[in-house]
Amino acid sequence: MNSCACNARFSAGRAIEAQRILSRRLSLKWPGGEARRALGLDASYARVEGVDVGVGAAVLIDSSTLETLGCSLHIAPVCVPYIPGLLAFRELQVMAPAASALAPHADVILVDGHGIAHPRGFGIASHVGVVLGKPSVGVAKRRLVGEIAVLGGEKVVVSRGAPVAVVIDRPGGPIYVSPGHMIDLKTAVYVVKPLLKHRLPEPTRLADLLGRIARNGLKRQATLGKEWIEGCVVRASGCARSLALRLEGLGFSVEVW
DNA sequence: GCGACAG
DNA sequence: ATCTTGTCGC
Repeated sequence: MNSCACNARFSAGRAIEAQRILSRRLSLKWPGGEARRALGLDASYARVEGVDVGVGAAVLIDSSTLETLGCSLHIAPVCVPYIPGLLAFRELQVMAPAASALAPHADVILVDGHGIAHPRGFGIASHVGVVLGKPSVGVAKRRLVGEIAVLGGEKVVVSRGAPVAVVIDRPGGPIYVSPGHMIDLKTAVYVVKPLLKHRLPEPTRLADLLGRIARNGLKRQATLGKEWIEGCVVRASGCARSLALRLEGLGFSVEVW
């Protein structure tokens, strides 16, 4: 049974068309300067009283010290299904609101999923980059398109005759790094490497952790109060200087600085 | 028609 | 992504 809180139903055809249109705004040119602050984005889900609830999480990290500078959560019902190639339409429902407040302070955005290593060259990382007007990088744990090849001693993913992602072997498994928006493959790898402490880069890893902790709280019917949110953030990254909470329709989001 | 298929 | 028991290893 597919319980959905929306009125309109999702159209894969229109979504694909939207990707084709949005992809015309794609740029693979790095604006220049250093990537001092990186924002990591991730989404997790839970079934609450029959409805799919999405938890979007964002964590802003200082690239040189790996210190957490800020966090944000957005929780809301999600009715868009997951379809390979159309991931962004599901995750962006909660990811974009969670990212909005912190994105202006980030030099680059890291997203859980692919960038141009996608059937239409427009994965979720590219989508996020174009929508937020920021440089973005996709960091995925599994391959979606293309074949593995070795170029100059470097393991890459080749799709449509071009290298679209670099494969970095990590303890626990490989990660696929691909340009999202306003960045090239080489720079994307250059930006991600200093952030690697565990299998996934810190921004994305902590966003995943933060979102998972919040989701577990939802499942326990926890009180969605200030202390609860603060607990999530403290447990995920150890940071909680100040906190702002605002209600948005059925869902809500919080920001911690 | 058959296999592949981010999270 | 999420569900889900026991099990292997530090």
